[in-house]
Amino acid sequence: MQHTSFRTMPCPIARGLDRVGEWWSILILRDAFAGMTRFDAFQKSLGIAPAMLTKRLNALVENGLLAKHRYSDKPPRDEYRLTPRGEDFRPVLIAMLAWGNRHFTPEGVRVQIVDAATGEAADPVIVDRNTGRPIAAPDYVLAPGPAASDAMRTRLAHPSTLLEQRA
Amino acid sequence: MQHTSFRTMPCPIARGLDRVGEWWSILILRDAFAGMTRFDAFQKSLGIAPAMLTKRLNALVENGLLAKHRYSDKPPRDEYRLTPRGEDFRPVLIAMLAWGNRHFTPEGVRVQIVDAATGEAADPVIVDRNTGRPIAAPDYVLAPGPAASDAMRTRLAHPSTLLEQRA
DNA sequence: CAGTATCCTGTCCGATACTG
DNA sequence: CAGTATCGGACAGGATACTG
Repeated sequence: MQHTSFRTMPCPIARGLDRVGEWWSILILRDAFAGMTRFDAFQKSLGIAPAMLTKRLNALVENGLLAKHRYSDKPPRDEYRLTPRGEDFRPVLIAMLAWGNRHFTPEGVRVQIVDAATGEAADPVIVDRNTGRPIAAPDYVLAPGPAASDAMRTRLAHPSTLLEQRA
Repeated sequence: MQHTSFRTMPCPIARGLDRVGEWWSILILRDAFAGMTRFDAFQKSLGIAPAMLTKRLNALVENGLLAKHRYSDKPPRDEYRLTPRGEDFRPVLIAMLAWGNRHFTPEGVRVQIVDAATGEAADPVIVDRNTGRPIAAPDYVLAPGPAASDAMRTRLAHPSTLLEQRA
């Protein structure tokens, strides 16, 4: 196998990664958020080989991030639209964009998020909806959830002695 | 080439992806955030082949997300610690975790972020630091930044007609 | 416009064995 | 404990050509 499947791992990050971990997937989603729906538009935008685009698009559909919508019957034509699950991926993209802008744009910011009303550049921060406080160490920590296994509990309790991730 | 290099693309998401896009990189960072620093701990936690771990670790070091710190001279021993740039990746991880928990944990939440003070589960949202409002469509949109090329400007102005991503 | 069909290469990754 | 050394397989991805 090329890489071990992350689908069955207990970690939600690993499970998510399993759906969008290929190089192109996230870039396709980015374009989808920018309003693209057509095969041709994706293909030209990304400079990706058509066969590979078909594969990635189908994977995204199978994983429930995109859905095909027929917009013409003769000839049969489908477009790819974000599903609610795909839409819900937006925060990840925003966080990635902000991180990329902070660290990898020496020539200055080329793409940013702006307040649609004012045109002002947004400064994305991740906060706890309950308290409004930024989720940063050491105020917030990882902890076992309701469905955590015992192994996961002890692992999160003693991160430095982690031994069996797969347990 | 296996995949086109994203390093020189104008998009900050692509540039970031170029640094953390391999399957294992993000999982290594996750463990680093959980407090891991040692080769052996990563290796056992991830079940990754040692040679591959070396590669991924070195790549993260080269890209400035991790730094080696010598903690023993005889024998020479290094540990891997998050740099500021690596620390700054945390919001992306949190967003991924939240998304994964919302969509791929049918058995219930196993890992979550909690308020360290109260133990209460956090509900991560991405907001604009300036206004405090959640960054969601259609309130916030992508827009060209100060250093945007003309091509990028027209592209963001007419997303549906995107033609030359690489311009 | 929206793909399918082929062929090919690079490398990600696993498995295993070995070292200071 | 922290890696290095090899081997081999699977597949992501590129390039190109072709179709309704």
